[in-house]
Amino acid sequence: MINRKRANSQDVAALAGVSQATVSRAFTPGASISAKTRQKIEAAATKLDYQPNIIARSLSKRQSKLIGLLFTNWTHPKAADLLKKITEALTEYGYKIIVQSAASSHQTDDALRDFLQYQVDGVMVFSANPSSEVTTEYARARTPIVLLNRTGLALNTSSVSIDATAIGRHIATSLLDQAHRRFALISADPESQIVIKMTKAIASITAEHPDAEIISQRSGIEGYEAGFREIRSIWSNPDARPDAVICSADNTALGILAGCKQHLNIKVPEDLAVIGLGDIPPSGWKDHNLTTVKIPHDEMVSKAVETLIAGIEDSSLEPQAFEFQAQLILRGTTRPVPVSTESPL
Amino acid sequence: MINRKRANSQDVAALAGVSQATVSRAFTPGASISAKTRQKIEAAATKLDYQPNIIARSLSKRQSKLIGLLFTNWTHPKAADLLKKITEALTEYGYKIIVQSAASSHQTDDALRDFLQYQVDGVMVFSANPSSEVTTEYARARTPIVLLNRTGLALNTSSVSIDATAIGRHIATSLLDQAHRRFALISADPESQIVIKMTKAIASITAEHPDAEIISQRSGIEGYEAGFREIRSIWSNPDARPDAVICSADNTALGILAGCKQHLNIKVPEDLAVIGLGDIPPSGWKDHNLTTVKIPHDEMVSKAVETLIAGIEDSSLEPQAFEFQAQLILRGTTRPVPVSTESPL
DNA sequence: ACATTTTGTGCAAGCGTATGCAAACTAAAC
DNA sequence: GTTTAGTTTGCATACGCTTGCACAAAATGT
Repeated sequence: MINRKRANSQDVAALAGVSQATVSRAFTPGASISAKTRQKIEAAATKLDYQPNIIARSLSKRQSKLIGLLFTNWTHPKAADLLKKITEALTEYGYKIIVQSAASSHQTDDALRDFLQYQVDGVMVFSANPSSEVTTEYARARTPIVLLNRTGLALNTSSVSIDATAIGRHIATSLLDQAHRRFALISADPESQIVIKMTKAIASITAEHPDAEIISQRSGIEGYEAGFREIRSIWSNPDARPDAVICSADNTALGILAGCKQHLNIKVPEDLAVIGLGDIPPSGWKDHNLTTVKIPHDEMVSKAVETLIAGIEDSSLEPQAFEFQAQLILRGTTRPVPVSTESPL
Repeated sequence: MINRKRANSQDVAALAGVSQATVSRAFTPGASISAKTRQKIEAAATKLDYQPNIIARSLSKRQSKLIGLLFTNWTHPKAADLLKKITEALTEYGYKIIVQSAASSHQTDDALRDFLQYQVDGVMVFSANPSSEVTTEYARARTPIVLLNRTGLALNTSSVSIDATAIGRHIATSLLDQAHRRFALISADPESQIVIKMTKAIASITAEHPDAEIISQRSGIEGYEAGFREIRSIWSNPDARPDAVICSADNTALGILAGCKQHLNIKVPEDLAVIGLGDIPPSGWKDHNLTTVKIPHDEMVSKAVETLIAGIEDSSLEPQAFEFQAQLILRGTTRPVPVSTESPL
């Protein structure tokens, strides 16, 4: 018990009466070793509380079995779920995850370089865009990067996101079907490719429709409280009131809903439709019943992980961009769909 | 660009015309090196895109600058916040975090052993109790463990949690002050020390009070939906209806609230008081306005991190247990406090 | 019994860095 | 110009493991 130093393979070898190399083989899955000596070694190992030093193994094998996970958007309602899913999926494949948090894009790059120092076998980035300098460094090091929740812009990186154009068109046509015409768009980050694409898609639909239009567009609105405040400001100009608000997040939409009820006396969905994005649990709760968009996060994570692993195992693989279909969930905050046997799309 | 192999300190040394050792010193903060050669080396390093290999450094220095973070309770409403805070705080101290997820206690132990293989300098565990075998292994390896959100039971581990007894007493007396007498207790995990302690504290208060009692106690209830369903069952027996429900989580309390409104027509707080735990954002939203308990997560994380770092830097330090005071936030789901100039405590 | 193939094991050279020690150099003191 | 003290640098070894190669042992065939 006063035994300070951790036992290493030499100690085990000495105790088991074999060479150090043999001990190593005993702990290497498909290595050539007889059952008898393996047993001897295992006995010695448990007696000494020996566990292979993975740091040393990594150095020797030139692969760390470490994946860097860079997380920026911690306020994302599914942040914890995503992390869990990512962690568990990668663990399945025998990798460990080393996480970092980054706020600015500058930090993003630094964090990614840190990962490289730790000899990660691959990196997954959630909701951020690395600079092209860093991605080329990664390409040179033959270390794959997968971007989750970003569309495929960056060089040398794979990406997994939703098909923002499709869902944008879908939302717009659905609203038009329900006789909404004047759309307000509320988003958190105006730079987000997903927001940009959705906006474009919605605009392209309204352009085709004579009396429909996007009457206002606001960004930097994030969270319940912000939504609660914002709807007041939106409603303050009687000449430019929308009859539908499309939010880039459910939280915000729920805040808007509360604002409508609380101090504006706006009837939803009669006077105003509200659409969120993300389908967080409270949106489904009876007292909110928010129409929103369900994002197939689980499938996206699985795909991102698969892509990353594939890239690690075959370094000649070209980066790929994947887009998943999101699903519009019609609930109580948009006018009921006209009854019909066919769905519009 | 076709340059495959990552440059190492030898390559840099060759290019800069110095020895490998000198390159190493150039990248070691307070090492003895002249400004001139440092510059030469830095030039060579940037030319070769050299970054020190931290895996090799770890092996050589016998410390990995890695902290293991074991996460179990991903559904905790603050899970993402906690992770972020932990990650950032440890990064401040120059450590990187390697995360694992564990469901069962068996997995907990395995994960902790994995951490040991990765030569982590310390481990933080959120909402789980490692077995004493593992904690003694850690003690032997002189690797500190800090338990977050658990009270100090386990051997050889520090812990940081809330003072469950105090907040339990506080809730009970507050309810009594507001003329509530028949308490129902709802919890997710009946094994949780925090739940157990709170229950005991509440019981000790009701015991002192002639007409107060805990009339029911249910566990395994987790989340909004579960609360929504559970209140129905609680209310079904007219002889044993509580006039206050104390929940181990805000989510559940909000579900109960919705259940009261929706299909039971129970008036809150007149007929029934509802108290949550955790003070998640929706609890503060106007349409819920839940009385709950605010837990000082930020302070707790800071303390946990400090304790861990301290334990790493001074391995002779004895494990310590810390308890933080939680704060009862009286909102609309408990009867208004009788007006008085003094607060009861 | 011997030749031949098939394991099983040991030897030794890495993997990329840190660091104690001694040598070499520089600057200061006489 | 010599001695002395102080800085820099290089040499060599260590960290704990993997793995190609060669050799020994066992298994198979004749």
